[in-house]
Amino acid sequence: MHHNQLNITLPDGTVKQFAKGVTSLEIAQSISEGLAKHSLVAFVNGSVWDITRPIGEDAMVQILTWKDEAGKKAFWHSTAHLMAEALESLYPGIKLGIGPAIASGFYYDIDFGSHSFDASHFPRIEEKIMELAHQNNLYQRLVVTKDAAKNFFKKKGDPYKLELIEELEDGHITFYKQGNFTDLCRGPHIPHTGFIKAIKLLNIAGAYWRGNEKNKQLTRIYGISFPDQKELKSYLHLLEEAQKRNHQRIGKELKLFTFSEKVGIGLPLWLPRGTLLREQLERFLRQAQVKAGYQPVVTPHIAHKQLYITSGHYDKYGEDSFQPIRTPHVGEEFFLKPMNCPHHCEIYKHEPRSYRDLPIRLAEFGTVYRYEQHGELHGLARTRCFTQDDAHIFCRNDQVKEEFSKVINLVSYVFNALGFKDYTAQLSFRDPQQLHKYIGNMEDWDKAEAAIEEVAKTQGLNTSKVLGEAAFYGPKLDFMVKDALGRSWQLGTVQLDYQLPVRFELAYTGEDNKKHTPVMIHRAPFGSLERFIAILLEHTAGKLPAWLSPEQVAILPISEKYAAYAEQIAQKLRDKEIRCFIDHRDEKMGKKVRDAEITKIPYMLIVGEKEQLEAKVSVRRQGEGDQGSFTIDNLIQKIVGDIS
RNA sequence: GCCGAUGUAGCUCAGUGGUAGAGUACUUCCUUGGUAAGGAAGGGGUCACGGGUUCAAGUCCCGUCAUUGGCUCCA
Repeated sequence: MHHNQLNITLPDGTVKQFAKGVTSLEIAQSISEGLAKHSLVAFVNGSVWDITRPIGEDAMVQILTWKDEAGKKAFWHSTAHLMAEALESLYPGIKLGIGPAIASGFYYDIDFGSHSFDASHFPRIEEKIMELAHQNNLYQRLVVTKDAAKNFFKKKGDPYKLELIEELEDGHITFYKQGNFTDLCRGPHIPHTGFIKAIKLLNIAGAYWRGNEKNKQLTRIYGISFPDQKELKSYLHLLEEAQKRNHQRIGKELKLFTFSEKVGIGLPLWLPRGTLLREQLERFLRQAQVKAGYQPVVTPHIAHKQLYITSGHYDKYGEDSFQPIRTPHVGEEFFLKPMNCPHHCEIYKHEPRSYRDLPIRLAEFGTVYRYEQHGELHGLARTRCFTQDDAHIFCRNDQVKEEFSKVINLVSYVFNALGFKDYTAQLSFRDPQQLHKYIGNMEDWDKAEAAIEEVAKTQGLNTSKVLGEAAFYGPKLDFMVKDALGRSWQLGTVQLDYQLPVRFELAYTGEDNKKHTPVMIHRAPFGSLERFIAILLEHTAGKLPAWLSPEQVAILPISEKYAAYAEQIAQKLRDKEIRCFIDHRDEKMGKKVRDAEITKIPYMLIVGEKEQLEAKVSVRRQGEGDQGSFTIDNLIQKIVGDIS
C-alpha cells in the first residue's frame, strides 16, 4: 500500500482507501451526496471532529448528522457562537464567559457590562442571529499558540477567556472563527452557519462565573436551534405538553395538595385526596419493610441543640437552619429536626447491644424541617417540611455489604412497583478538591466509597459517579429520576456512615467480649414522600395506578331514580375498602363520564334501569372505555385484583 | 441569597391610561338522561400588597411579598 494512502474504516466495517489529508466531508461525498449534504461533524477514531479537518492517519470514521446526539451538540454549540456574534454586534464591549451545548440547546454566559439586558431583547437578537445565519459563514478552525491566544484576548479585553487560556496547555489551543467572530474553542463545529434555520431564545438567568458564588454573576442566555422551522415548532409544542405534566398543576387539578402564604412558603398542606395517596405509599413501604426486618420507631419533631452538636449537623448547618425554639424562663434551645439519624442513634444507645443483635434496622416516616434557600423552593420537589421514609441500619463491618445489597434490592423493588424504570444510581462521592467539607478520617471514606461502588456494580445497577455530591459524613448511592422537563432529582438514597456511630459513641459487645463501633447505613427508598409524589405525578401525568388513586371508583347513576341502587353498590365496595363516591349531580352521562375521566378515576360504574333489573353494573375504565357489564361480586373481584 | 419572567373570580386566562371581562367551577330552575361538555338565570373581584406619577392607574414608575425558569445551596 502506498504510504500516502489511508485506510478509512466505516461503521459498517467496510474499509476504503483515501489519500492522506482526506476530510470526513470528502468521505461522506464518496458515500452519497445526500449524506454529505447533511454532514455536521464526524467521529474520527472516537473523537468528534470538524468534517473539513484533514485526516492524517488510518481511522475509523463515522459521519454524524442532526440525527446523531453528537451532531445535535455540535449544531447547538455552533449556534452559541453565532449568538455570541450577534450579541457582540448589538452590544459592543460585552465580555464572554462560556457557551456550551446542553442536553436541549445551548447557553452563553455574558458579562453585559454597562448594557442593560432583559428578555424583551430576545426578538431583536433572534433576528440578528438569523441574519448572520443566512450569510453561510464558515466555521474555521485555527490552531494558535498560547501567547497568540492571550494576546488576542488581551487586545479584545476579555478577562474570562484569558483566565480559561491560562489553564490550557500550549500546543492544544484552538480558535474558531465565523464571520466577524472569533472564540477560544475546542470545537468541533458544523461547516457553516447556513445549517441553522430556526432559533429560539428561551430564558435568561444569572450564573456565577465558573459556578462559584464568590465570583461575578454573568447573564446566561439559554436558547435552542434547529435545521428547520418545523422542528422548532414541535419542540415548543413538546415543552407545552411537558408543562401539562407539572406536578403542581396536577396537584391543583386533582386536589391533592396546596400551599398557603399564611402558613408559610415551602410548607405543603396535604388535602384529603393527597393524604390518601401518601398513606397508600406509606402502607406499601411499611409492608415491604416488615418483610425486610425493619422495626418502626417514632421520634419527636424537635430535639435539644446538644443532639446536633454531637452529630456535627449544628456545626455544619446551624446558621442555615430554622433558628432554635426556646423554653420559657430558662431559655433552653431546641431545634426542629432536620433529619432523623441523631434521634435513631439515641434509640440505639438506650440499651447495651451485642453483636448478636445486629443488624438493627430502625424505620420511621420522619417529618423534617429544613430552611431551604428562598430561590430553591420548588413545589413538592423542594420544600421546607417533608417526610422521609427514613431508616437507619446499625450493623457490624462484616455485614455492611450484605445490608447495603438488601437495601438496594428494596429500593429497586419500590421503584419497579411504582413504574420508575428509567433511573440512574449515582455514586455521590467526595470532592477531592474540597476535603475540608467532610468529617472523619479519609481511610473510612476510602473504605466506604469502595464498598458502595463494589456493591452497586455487583447489583448490576446503571451507575454514574459524581464527585462532590457526598453527604458531609459519608458517600451516598442516590437514585436519580427525571421530571417532566428532564431535570434530574434525587429520590431514593443509601448512605454509608462511619462517622455518626463514633460521634455518638455507639457500641456493641463483640464475640471477643470487647466494645466495637457499629457501622450505620442511612437509607430512604422514596427519599421524601413529597418529592417522590411530585415525580410520580409528572411521570403518570396524574393517572395513578388504581391502588394509589385517592378515588378508585366513581358510581354514575343515569338519573336520580337509580340513586338508591347506587348507594347499595357503594356500600358493598366500601365494605371491601374500595374508595368510591357517587356522582349525584343532575347531569347527563356524557358529562359525568367526562368529569370522571378528567379527574383520572380508574373505574366508572354506570348504573341505570338495565343494571338495576339485572343486579349488575356497567364498567368503564379510565382512558380505556366501556368494559361491559359485571355482577357486583365479579366487579369486586376484578377491582380487588387490580388494587392489591 | 442572586439574575430573569409572572401575579386580574375557586381554576384557566383576556383586558396597552377612561364604567373590571370570558370560559369553567359554584347556587337555583328547567330537563330524568346510556359511556368525554343538555339549556336558562344568578352569586362571586381591595386587579398580590404598599407607595408614587396623572383629571383619571388592572394598565406607567418605585419598593415589598409570592410563584416560576435558571445560578449557588441541598443533612
